[in-house]
Amino acid sequence: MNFAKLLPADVLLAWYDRHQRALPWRLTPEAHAAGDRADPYRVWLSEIMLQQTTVKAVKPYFERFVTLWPTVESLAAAGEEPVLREWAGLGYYSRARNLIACARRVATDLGGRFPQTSLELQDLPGIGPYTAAAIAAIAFNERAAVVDGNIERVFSRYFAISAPLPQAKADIREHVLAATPSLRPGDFAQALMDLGATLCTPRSPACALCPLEEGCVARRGGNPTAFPVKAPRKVKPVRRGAAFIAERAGDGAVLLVKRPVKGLLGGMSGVPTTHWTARQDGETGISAAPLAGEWQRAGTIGHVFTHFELRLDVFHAVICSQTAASATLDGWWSAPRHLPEEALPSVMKKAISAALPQAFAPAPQRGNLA
DNA sequence: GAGACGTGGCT
DNA sequence: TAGCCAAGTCT
Repeated sequence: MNFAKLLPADVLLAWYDRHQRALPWRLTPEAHAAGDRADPYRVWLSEIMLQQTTVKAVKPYFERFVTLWPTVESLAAAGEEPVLREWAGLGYYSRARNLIACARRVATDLGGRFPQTSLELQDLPGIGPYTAAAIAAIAFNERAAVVDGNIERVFSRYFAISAPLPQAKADIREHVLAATPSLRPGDFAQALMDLGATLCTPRSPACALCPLEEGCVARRGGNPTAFPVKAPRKVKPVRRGAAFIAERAGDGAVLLVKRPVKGLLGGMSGVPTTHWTARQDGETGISAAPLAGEWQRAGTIGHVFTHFELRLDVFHAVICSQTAASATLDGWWSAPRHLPEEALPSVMKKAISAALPQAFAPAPQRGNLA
């Protein structure tokens, strides 16, 4: 493809040298100047965590992971459970399972070294076109076309691309490849992402501060927020279900089960629930309770997933230790002080909290509460 | 290609 | 507030 115009990498890189964000997975400018190279493990880990996830949400998780598992070998040697527990709350849990699979493949099959090309990286579990290009560019200096949501937005505005996403992806990718410099491809990608995150934002872009303002076609046209054009999104269906908080008499332990590896919240822990279906009737679902007991309604929680909205009726029962001990269970009883450490997705914590408000209450502060 | 797949923050 | 949105991947 032949482009009459390129997005100017030199201008963007000059801006990046002044305004880049300091991020835990990023080399400091001083370290970079001293000749340090980015650690492929940290680049990979951060890129997996950042898939569809905000920088703010990722930061504490990233810090915790690199503290617990500073190398790909240490992560590969970790059990699945501790990794899922640490991932709990970050969402998109298949990422955590792929993370483990990828670490083990790198540690065992590849001698602990990540492949250095985007082509090979993309063969690893959890690494798609974006992540492969990002790792190759940032860690291995490959002139790879890195295209994420930020970069799609920046380019669709800069060139006023009127075709809607995702159809425009191929066109955008060509523009990105053409503009990517051989010298600092990783910095170029990160500069675009910083620009998209801080100036060329979805809602109210700060065009007056943008280093690319001069050549930006959308800016010239006066309506940068008209780009990127996207297909209208579909309405979220509502599903309903019931969740059962079984509390063991005596110690207050809660019955947990491990969810099937495939599907929603796959491989994570949770309380027993009915299936989540589209049924709208007032049926309680108590008949699906995992144990005999005096089940009481503890409320209804709402939770919004990417593709549906859930309304979950929460039931609570105190189970006498006799029943708790004798019943056939495929789960386990988790004592109150262990509950916060379980691999519980947010929706499960929300359900448990509806019945047991103190379950995940923040640790009491020292000193007096006003 | 389109749908499944989480969560929390921001406007 | 109710959407909209975030450094996507897998099937």
